[in-house]
Amino acid sequence: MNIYDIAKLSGVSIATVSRVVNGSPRVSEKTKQKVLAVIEESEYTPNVFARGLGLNSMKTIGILCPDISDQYMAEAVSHLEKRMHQYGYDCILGCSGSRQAAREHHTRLLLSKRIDALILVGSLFAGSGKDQEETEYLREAAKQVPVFLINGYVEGENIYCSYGDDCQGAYDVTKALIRRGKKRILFLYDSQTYSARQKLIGYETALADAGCPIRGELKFYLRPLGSGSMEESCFVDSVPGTMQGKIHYTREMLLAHRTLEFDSVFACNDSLAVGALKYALAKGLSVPEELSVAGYNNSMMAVCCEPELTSVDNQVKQLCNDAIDRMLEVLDGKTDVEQDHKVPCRIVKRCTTDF
Amino acid sequence: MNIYDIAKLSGVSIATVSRVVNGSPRVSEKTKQKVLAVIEESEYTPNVFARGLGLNSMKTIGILCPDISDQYMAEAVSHLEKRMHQYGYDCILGCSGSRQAAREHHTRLLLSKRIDALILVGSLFAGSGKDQEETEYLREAAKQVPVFLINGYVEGENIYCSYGDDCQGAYDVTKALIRRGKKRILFLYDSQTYSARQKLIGYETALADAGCPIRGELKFYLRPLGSGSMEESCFVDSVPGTMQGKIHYTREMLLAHRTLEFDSVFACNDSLAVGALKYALAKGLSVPEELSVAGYNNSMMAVCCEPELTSVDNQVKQLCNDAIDRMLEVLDGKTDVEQDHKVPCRIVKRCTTDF
DNA sequence: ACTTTATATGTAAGCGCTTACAAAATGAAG
DNA sequence: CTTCATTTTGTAAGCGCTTACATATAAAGT
Repeated sequence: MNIYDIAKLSGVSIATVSRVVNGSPRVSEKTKQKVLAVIEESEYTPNVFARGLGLNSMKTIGILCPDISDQYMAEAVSHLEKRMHQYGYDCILGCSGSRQAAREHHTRLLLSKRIDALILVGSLFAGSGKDQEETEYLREAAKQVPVFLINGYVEGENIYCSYGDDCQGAYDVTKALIRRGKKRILFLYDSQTYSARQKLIGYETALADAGCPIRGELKFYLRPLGSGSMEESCFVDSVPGTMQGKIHYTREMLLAHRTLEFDSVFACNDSLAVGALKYALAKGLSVPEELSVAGYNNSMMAVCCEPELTSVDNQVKQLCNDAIDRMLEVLDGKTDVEQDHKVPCRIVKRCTTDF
Repeated sequence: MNIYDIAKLSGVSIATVSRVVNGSPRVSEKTKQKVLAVIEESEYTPNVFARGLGLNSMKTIGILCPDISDQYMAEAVSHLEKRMHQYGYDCILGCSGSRQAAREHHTRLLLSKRIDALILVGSLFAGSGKDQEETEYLREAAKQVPVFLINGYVEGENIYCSYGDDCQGAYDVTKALIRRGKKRILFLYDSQTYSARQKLIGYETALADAGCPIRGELKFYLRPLGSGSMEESCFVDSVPGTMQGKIHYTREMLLAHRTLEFDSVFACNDSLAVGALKYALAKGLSVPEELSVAGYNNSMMAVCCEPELTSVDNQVKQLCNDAIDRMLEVLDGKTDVEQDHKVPCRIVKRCTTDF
């Protein structure tokens, strides 16, 4: 069933059918009803390709994220998909892993499908001098379609960012810990993303503001497990895989550093925090009395563990909503849309801290 | 930049360019290199629409799942996407929620984009007499593209299923519990899916085989929270939302039924199991001695909680791989592809059981 | 050198749709 | 009953690509 069949059946030209389908006002009510009836009856659906050829839009957006099996990103993608669907858009998903090359490749592929916009989820960009080249391809992509970052930050024409104020989140937690008399707060991190750097800044600022010394040995870096080889992990079958690994690895590393002293932990994500909790259990430390722990992202892990984890909520849903609102404006041809949007994070107090 | 430009720049016809792009063998090595060089230099990407018009394929598959923020499905989708990407396919994601109407709508939309195949993740189909109509639309969809179910089961032309043997998984766990002297095993479930029914069968068979009585009061149903209104949950902001709810709700319900006696729990998913763990904690029951608990899906929750949860691994990755292998065969035009594939589940022993 | 056969390239006809433009129908005004 | 303005419909030219078929070129056999 194509437009010609419909035209023939309803005794009009294909142009008229096309007008009806696209809701053009230049059709008489009578013919419109006639054509509509035929369409209904014959279950005709316009061919996207042909349509796309003409309009060059497919009402589809691309979503790119390093790993959809990560809770945080799943939450974001889930939300994005639902909302966009309400506006009649479909989403093509690309999980690029953390490798830059893979990400570029994915981006190119998505663009080749003529998506109307591109959303990147997750704090993609590592620190260090490589920032430059890592973001360059994004600017390139932004020449073709508007690009939206959820919890990432890149400046550029046609690039729009929504991100949680992780600096403030980390600041608040650190300050609260200090106020409860904690002297040695361990900063636990496993990546060098923009977001992680912001957290470090918040942490250090809080210490400085309180007149506490900033100790290098308390910045504890945990090499991300299996990172970079994420693409090959397809055939590995230990299911909670990386997550399980992260938690246990964190515990082991903390146990291994016997001389390191700390009375509290600020972890850049909940897996690390749960790892710290497991460490406390192994050492027989009471939580939160002997060791306070705070995580980040307020993921479901926070309510699974025991005691339940205090965590910072970075408000993904709001970030997504912001991005979408602005995307609709941009796709609508509106100019001077705000490019930069920061939303405050808030602490969700549970049982691993005494504030 | 279109195919004409490339043709002009490399001094050949568009047909030759097309052949190069599509890897046809009927091009001499020399011209191929020449064209490839031009393509590389000019960053040409074929227009999907035009291509689709000719081939009527977009090298894209549709993935439909009730909720991507659910760990199990996220794992599946993540894996599917990675693998399909290796074969040059992109994935359009649809999260339909659990409402039948929404699912149908999504399916229709995906089909209108001329996907090459449709994958449904998750045990979609509820029990009861509604099965019939609920699966009918799938058979309808299967007339247009091959349909693959991951952990779901529907018979029909052009429908291919891969599912874990949840009956056997439940049987094994139940048997192991019985063997450790457990007399009253609580069967905890929160949905009526095909998979849940299989688990119940496994549970009852194990009891029967061991000569234990099957007690109706030990089949404990927990109304799924917020189900059906999943679409509206977009604007709700309590982040671990449903998950947090599930866990606490389970604990509360168990606490509320003070007269119900049981010495062990078999939960149909890990959230319920963690809820049972929280219940044990609230009651001061030692785990696994006074209360043994086993979950299902071996999700990351299993390693977050304390003590760590024994859970059944339903082998999602393998299910996905099976589905994909068969999909590639089907798309390749192969006939008599196996439609039905069941893979055994295995117990991952941790600390909440003493077997 | 002259067929015969295999290989490489080009030509042109769609694929199903949109839309500018032309043509026809309708209606109002003279 | 014209005439002109207005509304409705049709015609046809693409959109960028694939591919059957025709043609040209090269390789091999005699």
